[in-house]
Amino acid sequence: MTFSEENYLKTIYHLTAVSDADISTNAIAEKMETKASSVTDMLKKLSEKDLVNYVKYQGVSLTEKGKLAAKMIVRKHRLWECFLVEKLDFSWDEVHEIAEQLEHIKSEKLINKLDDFLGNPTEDPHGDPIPDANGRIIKVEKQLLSEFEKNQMGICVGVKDTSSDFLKYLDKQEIALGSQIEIIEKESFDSSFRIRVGNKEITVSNKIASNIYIK
Amino acid sequence: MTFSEENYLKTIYHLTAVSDADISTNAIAEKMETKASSVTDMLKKLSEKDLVNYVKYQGVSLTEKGKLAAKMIVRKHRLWECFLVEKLDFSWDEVHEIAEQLEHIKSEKLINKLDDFLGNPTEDPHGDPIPDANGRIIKVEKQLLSEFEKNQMGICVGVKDTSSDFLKYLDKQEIALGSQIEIIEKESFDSSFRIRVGNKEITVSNKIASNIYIK
DNA sequence: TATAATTTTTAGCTTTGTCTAAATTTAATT
DNA sequence: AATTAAATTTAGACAAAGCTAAAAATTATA
Ligand SMILES: [Mn+2]
Ligand SMILES: [Mn+2]
Ligand SMILES: [Mn+2]
Ligand SMILES: [Mn+2]
Repeated sequence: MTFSEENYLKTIYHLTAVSDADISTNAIAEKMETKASSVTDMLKKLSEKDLVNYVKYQGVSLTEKGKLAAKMIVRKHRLWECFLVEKLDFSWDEVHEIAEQLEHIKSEKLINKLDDFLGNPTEDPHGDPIPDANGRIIKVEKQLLSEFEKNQMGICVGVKDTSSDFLKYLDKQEIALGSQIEIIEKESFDSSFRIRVGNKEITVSNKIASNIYIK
Repeated sequence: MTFSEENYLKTIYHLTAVSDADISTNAIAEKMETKASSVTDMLKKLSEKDLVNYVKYQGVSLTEKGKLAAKMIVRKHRLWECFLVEKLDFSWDEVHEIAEQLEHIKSEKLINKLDDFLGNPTEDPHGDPIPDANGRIIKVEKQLLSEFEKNQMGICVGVKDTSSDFLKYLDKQEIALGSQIEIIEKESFDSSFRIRVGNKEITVSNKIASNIYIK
């Protein structure tokens, strides 16, 4: 499997996680910052290899084979992110780009040894679950901070937006995985939140609150 | 720089280490298991980018820029090999193939952090020197076992042939980096050697002896 | 339901890196 | 020096993955 094929599978996998229905050509093109015509070409190829169910004009979904392949790429991506943060001391906003490269390294033995070396983590530095060697995922139920009400409390267990900009913002506000967050006030006018993180009180917009997972 | 360009530079670098003179198109083709015509095409491109000095029909050499680029790839290759052996417990005959992939990961920060994580090793699992971040190499003088005479002694510090087959043979004979080797007898008829490794006496052919470095 | 807008696919072109076969240059031998 | 052999380059083709522009299908709207 080429890097490109792997990237398409991964994108379809991620899009499936949110929408459930068949994925459109345009949705893939947008996410991958490529053109719809390029996507069509690739979908034909992936379909030929039985990695996706593709019907002209009707969108695409992963076959079981394609789904497992996608999970293995996600597994590698997230394990490498753990390695970078826990062993090499990278911060969580620096690792995604490098993991985008490392996820394409081909060696089952390598990834399984890496998994052991890291102590078989179940989540990556952004709180996303790591599929095991068989593709199994332990799902942790988590809610967005934006869905919380006044006086509720929880622990930050993940982020929805994993962009470097957003993660750096969280660093600045001293919000990290494990941080305890308490909703002090919810402003009805703009749905912003007044929250306590540790011993500090800060105000975050609804957009921010919609990208932090709490449990 | 593409993977392919990097592989060509690396190959020219390695061929230069043994021959000194300009490298021929065919020599590159043979080492890379590709065709001479493909090599010619690539040499033109690398020349265009000032990575090699190339004169039609006259062979090729690395420019300073090309040499540094090649060294950085070798640095990555050998550091990853260290990682695989020392941290992930791979044996020295398994790591080359995986390092061939990992050497193309692009991130200076990553490789320098990896270097630190490993304790800034100066040699890889096969006894080959690791260039530092500036491309500097600490050369250790070493001789081939085949050049030794009766009653001489030394420590195994490297191997010339790093093929999996040869390394497995050495494992079987319990010869590893650091092993003390003593020449008991040199057979003049076939230039084979009777040697002592640890407390065992074994006979090795001249071909074997010509691939083990001693100091 | 007919028309317009949007989405998707097709057709044709480009770049990268490879190949084979033919032409050219260099090296080796009479 | 002329001829043969070997090495190297050129010419032309191909597959992968991308693009633009045009055609076709689907969906939305009047
Ligand atoms: Mn990531
Ligand atoms: Mn992540
Ligand atoms: Mn190697
Ligand atoms: Mn090595």
